[in-house]
Amino acid sequence: MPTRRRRAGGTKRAAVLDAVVTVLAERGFENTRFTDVSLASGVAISTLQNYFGSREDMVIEAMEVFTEREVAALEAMSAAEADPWRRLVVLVDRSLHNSAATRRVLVEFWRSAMRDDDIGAHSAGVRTRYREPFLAAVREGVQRGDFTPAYDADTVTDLLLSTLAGLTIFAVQRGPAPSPEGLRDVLLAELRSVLGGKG
Amino acid sequence: MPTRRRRAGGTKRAAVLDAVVTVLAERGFENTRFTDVSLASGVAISTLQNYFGSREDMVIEAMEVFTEREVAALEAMSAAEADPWRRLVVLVDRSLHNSAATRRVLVEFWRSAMRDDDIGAHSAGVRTRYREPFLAAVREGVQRGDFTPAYDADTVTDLLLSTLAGLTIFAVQRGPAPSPEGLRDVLLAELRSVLGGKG
Amino acid sequence: MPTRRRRAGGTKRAAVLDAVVTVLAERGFENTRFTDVSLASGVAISTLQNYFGSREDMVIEAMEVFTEREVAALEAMSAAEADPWRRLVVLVDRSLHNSAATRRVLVEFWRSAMRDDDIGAHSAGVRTRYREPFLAAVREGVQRGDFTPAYDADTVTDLLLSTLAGLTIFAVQRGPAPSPEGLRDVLLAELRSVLGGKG
Amino acid sequence: MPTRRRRAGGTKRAAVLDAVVTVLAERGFENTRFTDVSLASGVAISTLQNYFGSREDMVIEAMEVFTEREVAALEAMSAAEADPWRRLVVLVDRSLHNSAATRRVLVEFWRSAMRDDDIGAHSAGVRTRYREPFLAAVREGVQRGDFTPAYDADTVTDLLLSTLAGLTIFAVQRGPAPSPEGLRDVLLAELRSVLGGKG
DNA sequence: TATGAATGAGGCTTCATTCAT
DNA sequence: CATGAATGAAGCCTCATTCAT
Repeated sequence: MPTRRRRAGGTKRAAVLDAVVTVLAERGFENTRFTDVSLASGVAISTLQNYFGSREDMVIEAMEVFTEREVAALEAMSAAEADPWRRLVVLVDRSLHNSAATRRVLVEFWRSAMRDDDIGAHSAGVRTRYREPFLAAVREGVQRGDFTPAYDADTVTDLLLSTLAGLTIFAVQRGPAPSPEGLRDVLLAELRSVLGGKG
Repeated sequence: MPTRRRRAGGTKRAAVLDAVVTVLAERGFENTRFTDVSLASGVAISTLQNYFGSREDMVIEAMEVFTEREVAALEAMSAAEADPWRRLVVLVDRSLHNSAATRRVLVEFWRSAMRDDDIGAHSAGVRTRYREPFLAAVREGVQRGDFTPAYDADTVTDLLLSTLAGLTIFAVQRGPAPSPEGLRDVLLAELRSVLGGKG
Repeated sequence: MPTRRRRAGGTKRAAVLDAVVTVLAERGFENTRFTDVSLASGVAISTLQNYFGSREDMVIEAMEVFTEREVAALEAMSAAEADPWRRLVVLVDRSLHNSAATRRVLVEFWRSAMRDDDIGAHSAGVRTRYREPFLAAVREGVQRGDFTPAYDADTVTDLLLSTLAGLTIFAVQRGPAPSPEGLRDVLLAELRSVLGGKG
Repeated sequence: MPTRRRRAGGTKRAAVLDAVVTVLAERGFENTRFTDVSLASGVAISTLQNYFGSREDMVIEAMEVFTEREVAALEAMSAAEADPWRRLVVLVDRSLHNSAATRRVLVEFWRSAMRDDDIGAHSAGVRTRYREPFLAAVREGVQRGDFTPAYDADTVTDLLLSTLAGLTIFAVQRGPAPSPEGLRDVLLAELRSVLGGKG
């Protein structure tokens, strides 16, 4: 019995994974059924099983692909801006303007990583790499003398990422809740203040 | 058609709800089965159905009871400290030192409120009341002249709560992640700096 | 274990049985639950069980009481009219003008008598007694010389009762169906013709 | 939400529907369980669910198929006899000689059509089409001059069908009851008399 | 007698999964 | 590779029922 068959399926595989992500955003981890993905992708259920082996593996792989893509996008974005502070602003803005679907998938991801071993393991790596561009920007700014934070770069980065995660959580709530975009100014001001240096 | 039967059952009801919360923390919303709660509480499955009507209603009610209790505790705690700044510190510390189970339930709660209509509606009220003690402390400090924030009280409060929520998210992740307690100092320092005033 | 406890319950028993009949007309044999009768009668479920022992016994007793009442009414009506032909007309008219609820219960009764042993046994007696007034009228008319049927009284009576039963069946159908009242004239004319004699 | 999935399943579907009818005749609408049909047909319960969606839909479809078949047989039989009167006799005889199982299903059908919306709607159509061959024979006989009834063709037909339905009801009762076959002569004589004309 | 609490039995239903084509 | 047919596992849920008061 193949533990996880990852390489079945041809070109449609990527498209199917997108469909899984869509369903995942809508219905959540446990409620993403083969039927839903079959409907969303136009691919027969048995074919999905050929691709992914089991339902869980399918959803998990979709989460992994999704988060990998997010990380890659962040890295690309990071590489495009030389100035540390402006780079941080760009990275923060990307997070603040995530689509509703993206936010929902992120919440699913955090919540599933708390329970599932596989996702949890993958999540640790993703977290590290997601954190990296932020951390690098802070460090670079310090090195350059742009920032003179009272706390070390790791701490500052963690605090920033926590706030961004919390804003994501609130953004998906129903009813009145602080919008990430609405808190942009104060968030950046505070960040700048924590980083110290010329502002 | 029984919409939602909330008041069936006798003295064991409260104890059962605690058991539900325990299972919920362990297994999550969708995986909290009647069997689990029956085992955890020593009450027959049919009794659970008699109490709550359906599995979902059972879990939802447990979430509601849990969050109500959290809010009530926060309010009590808030009433016990007169000084606005020290009150904020106490409130923040409470959040930072939540038990693992509490954090897991909170994550479940945020995630379920994003999907379920009933939980979502309840969640809106809870959010407002949970926010209230923080907001009141900020406002009171401003009124007293202790705080002179550059941003209005709502904004500052939302930012603080976002960070706390994000820290909760990270605290339940597997693998290396920033610990809420570890970020206490920088968080408080930053909060103090945003609030301005004598520090 | 008491096979069937028939004599529990006080004055409310009769009222409860009426409620059972009402529910029976609405929901049918298998779907007449304790809950329904409890709601319809304002009596607790456990009380119903005290009265009747089991659900089935409750419904069966209600059917028996109902059919007994029907037979008794028929007999009373029969006794009130001396002339055989006019008596037949009265009896036929009673059947043709049954209420919708009565018709539904009758259909339930016929259908249940086809399946359930107890109801079946009771039904045989009811059928005989229900038939009696019709049969007696026919026989009396023959004796008097009012009727000169080509077929014996039993046969004529059975044919008449079959037609009345069939009309009842159609009367409870949804959509277009012959109404018993609408067929009164032809039915009586035909009956008269079968009976022969002065008309 | 799958409203009613009618066309799932392969070649065994028709055979399964026959099994459902058999169980239905034995146990009745509400007591026709998946288990029974599974046993009677040799098909797994989940397969039944795959075919029909739900228990009720399964039984309803079986009823529909059964009644359609009855109607079709009647129509075929009607087409095979040119003479109106002989055609009526053939049609009546068919009804009078129905098998016990057929009669039981018919009673179930009439009774269910009284309660269930879907069956009720279907039943209306069936009733019309079942009536059609009888009605046509009467009309044709009138046109030809074979019949000279004092009542219009619809009325006469309805009366005849009522009697046949009533006989079916009585035929399935336990204990002494008029047998349809035993009433054949008087029924036909009466019918002939109502139709008038050369006899 | 009348009732509410608690429970067991039995059926339906959803889903993932296996298998043959 | 892709699919549809058939199936097994596992949970929910409705009910009648038992028991203590």
